[in-house]
Amino acid sequence: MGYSESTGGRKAVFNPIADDGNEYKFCSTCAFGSVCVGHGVDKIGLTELHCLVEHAGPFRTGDAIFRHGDRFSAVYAVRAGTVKTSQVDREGRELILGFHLPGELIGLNAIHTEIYPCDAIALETVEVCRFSFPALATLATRIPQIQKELFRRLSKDIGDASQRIQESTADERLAAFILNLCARYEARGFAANALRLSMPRSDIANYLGLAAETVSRVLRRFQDSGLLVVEGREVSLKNPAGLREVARNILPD
Amino acid sequence: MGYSESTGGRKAVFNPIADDGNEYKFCSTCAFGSVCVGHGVDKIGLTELHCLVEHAGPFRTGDAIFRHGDRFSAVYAVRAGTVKTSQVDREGRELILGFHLPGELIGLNAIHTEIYPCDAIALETVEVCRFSFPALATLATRIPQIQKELFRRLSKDIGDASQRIQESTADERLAAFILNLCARYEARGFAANALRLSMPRSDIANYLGLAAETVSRVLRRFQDSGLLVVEGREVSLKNPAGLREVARNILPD
DNA sequence: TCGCGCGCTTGATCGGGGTCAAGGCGGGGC
DNA sequence: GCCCCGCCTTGACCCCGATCAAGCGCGCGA
Repeated sequence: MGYSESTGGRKAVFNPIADDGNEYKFCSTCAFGSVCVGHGVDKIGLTELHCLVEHAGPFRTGDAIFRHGDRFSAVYAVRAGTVKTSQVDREGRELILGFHLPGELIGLNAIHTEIYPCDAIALETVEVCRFSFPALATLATRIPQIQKELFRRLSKDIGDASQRIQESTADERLAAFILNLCARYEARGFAANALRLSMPRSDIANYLGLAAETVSRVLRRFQDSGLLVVEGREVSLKNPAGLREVARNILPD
Repeated sequence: MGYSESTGGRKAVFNPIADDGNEYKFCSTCAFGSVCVGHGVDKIGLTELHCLVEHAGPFRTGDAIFRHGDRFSAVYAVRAGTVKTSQVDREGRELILGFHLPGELIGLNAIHTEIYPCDAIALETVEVCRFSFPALATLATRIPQIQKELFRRLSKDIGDASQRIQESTADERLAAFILNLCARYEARGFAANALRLSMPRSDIANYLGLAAETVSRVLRRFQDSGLLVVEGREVSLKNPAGLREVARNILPD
């Protein structure tokens, strides 16, 4: 069980994951990992959910999946590739809000204003599932698990967003960033302790509130102290525990 | 119409607010401002919503409404006073996540883990409404407006959280913080251009990622340049446009 | 093949704001 | 009244990381 799929040049293996006793599985059709469990499709209305889905793509590097100011009409699940979401302030500077890996949902926070609050840009070749939102919301009122999953994802995003504020030093921020990316890849069946930084250094810097030069320097320092090895955009962790120690300023437990 | 109520020493006047053509009103029973509209109670099930509510308090300064690690069982709406939410990292340092004014909802982000991820502490005498959460979620599946309002509030929190990251200089952060607080007070019927900082400088500093000394210095600089007047914890804006100019690094429109 | 440009790295300098330290101010308890 | 303690302010110093600048390597189009 578990099948593999090519994802932006990497091999992704989506295995069933057991963590709380249930048999979870990444659903390649709807990308609703923890809703689309092995409980049987009809029980939680996945047939209906799957009917809502349109597959879209591929988007090429730099293409927009949606743009700030577009009327909110759908949420998207990333199926392959990496997407960044960003805003442009009135001086024209870009502010990156997040990077989104396969299996993650984007656009959900637009419910707030009915307008997408940011751009979603492909960082490499990207495929997505599109969920028409009014239909998804209606489905959520009928299927509590889907409502709960939407709540859960929204509240998780809050945690992620507020977590970013606290890392103070450049080392802490970058260590936390790498560990976070790594954990998200791993949760989706990618090899542990190795990851691809699909975004340029300048995007990482922007996201972390640092200068690109600092990102470069810190990565070099991490490599010199044996924490990891950098080869262009590929990173392999040599001492994850040490890295975790550097990033220790993170959330309790 | 519009009634007044004493709120931690200030007079709050809750007037009906008309902004999108509907007659909105702050509902003093359920605190669900934009759900509890003048559309008539039965239409959106507010009788049921009101049945879920327990009033609680008063909490005294320093009291906890809930604590990190408590099992998630309810969300709370602040009715009077100011609440801060914070986490404690493993080195024992406090990290403040937000300040919550009357009419705002806290605890909703606990859905994510079923455990409150933070402490909620009264900064002055505080009263709250308590909504048993399983019941509220069930109600949300039956009443789409309530589901939508919960989505809306969650996604708004994301916006607020990610907004905090971007202000870079101390001046920008503090200006944005003051304008934000002021707008939230004003939206609830308090006098415009005046606000009370119910939290100590050290809490503001913590929240903004600054030192308390810096908060002090920047406030003084703002006062010296005629932007506002500080008297202890009371602040009155003298030049809101100028302050907005200082904080211009905020979201597009 | 060469040249160009972009992304990345490394070095040198500078400034915003943290930290340490020393008062002021005000309120509550006795 | 007094003192005490917590909050706030102001000053002096210094460090982290931004900025400026230069050079490197690689991919791509002509």
